[in-house]
Amino acid sequence: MTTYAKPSQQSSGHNHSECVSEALITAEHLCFERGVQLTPIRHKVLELIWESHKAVKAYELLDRLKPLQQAAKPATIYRALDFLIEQGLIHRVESLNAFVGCHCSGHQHEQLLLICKHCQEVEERSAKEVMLALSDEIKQAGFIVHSKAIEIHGVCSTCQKMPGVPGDRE
Amino acid sequence: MTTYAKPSQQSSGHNHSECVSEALITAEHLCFERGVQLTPIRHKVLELIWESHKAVKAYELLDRLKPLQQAAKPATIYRALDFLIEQGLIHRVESLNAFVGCHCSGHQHEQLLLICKHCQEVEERSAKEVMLALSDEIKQAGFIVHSKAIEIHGVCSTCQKMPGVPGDRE
DNA sequence: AGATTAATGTTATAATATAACATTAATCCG
DNA sequence: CGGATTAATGTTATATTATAACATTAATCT
Ligand SMILES: [Zn+2]
Ligand SMILES: [Zn+2]
Ligand SMILES: [Zn+2]
Ligand SMILES: [Zn+2]
Repeated sequence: MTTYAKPSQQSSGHNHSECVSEALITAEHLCFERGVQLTPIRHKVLELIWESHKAVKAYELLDRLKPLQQAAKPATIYRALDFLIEQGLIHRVESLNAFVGCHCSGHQHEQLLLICKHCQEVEERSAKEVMLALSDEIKQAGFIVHSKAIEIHGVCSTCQKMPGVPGDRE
Repeated sequence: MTTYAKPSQQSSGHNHSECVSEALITAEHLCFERGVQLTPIRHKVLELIWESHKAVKAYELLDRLKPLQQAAKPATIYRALDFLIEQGLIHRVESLNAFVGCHCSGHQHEQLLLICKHCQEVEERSAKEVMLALSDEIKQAGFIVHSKAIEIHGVCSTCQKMPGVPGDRE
């Protein structure tokens, strides 16, 4: 039995289908305004990433795309991912070699990712104070920033409440 | 003493051979105190990582280790790396799939890495203010931390001064 | 010495990612 | 419109990064 068909809808108790359709509509909008093409493949990949709030792997996406796109190959996925990242529609989670939908779908914004090792969900936070302190630190170092990755691994508040899921390392 | 490769000694103008021998002595000390074995292979891999302040790839290390360790295979390197990371003697740079020597060689400390795309050198900073703000943000999110990765890509102050190396994206 | 654990050797393969070139589709411009 | 140009996708091959599984050797313990 395929288990990835219906990913957990638990995500902090919100209505995820609304959450997804919002993300897709926003993406369509942004791409239109920017005069870039959210082609069917790119759109589908974005939709697949948004199936849950978990970080998803490139080859997992490939497996899911294949039934819908006969010709799908690694390059198909990686090109779509490149595009989506460029447009700020998804984030690459460096510490997982995986990808996650971006909530604040604009261009090139700061990001703090809270990654749960229990449920694999990724929460994105703007973390203004952190970013401020960070800018300061970087300025002090005389460094010119191109991109930032702030990735925190641990156990999310939801999973902490579940029985048999201690917050400490196993 | 082996001295092939001759990696760039530029690193912020410091005496890097002293820098390395210090790191190695500290490592030997720590391992002894902890009752863990800094075996010849592990020691050599650590030394190879410390050849420069650049992040170095696993298979690059493998290539450099082979002449000295006939039997070296991927597993040889990855096991040594696992050990060194566990002991807090090196950091894994998630966004590069690479490894870099740790200055503040203790156990499991916070880290902010400034990664230069021009010279590939990685500067580690304790960034107290950032870490404080970060702890706060994480607490607010009700998240339990296991590990943090803060990786900033850009151009270091040294490279900014060099001709033909603009700070902006190429 | 014999048992136990830790480290390394060895072979194979999994998982992630890109290069290079061919083909098709979209857009531009006269 | 029709040819030129650019953008997107198809296709094949391969590079890069990482782990699994089991055998052997070395270190440590009693
Ligand atoms: Zn949602
Ligand atoms: Zn969770
Ligand atoms: Zn140095
Ligand atoms: Zn530099």
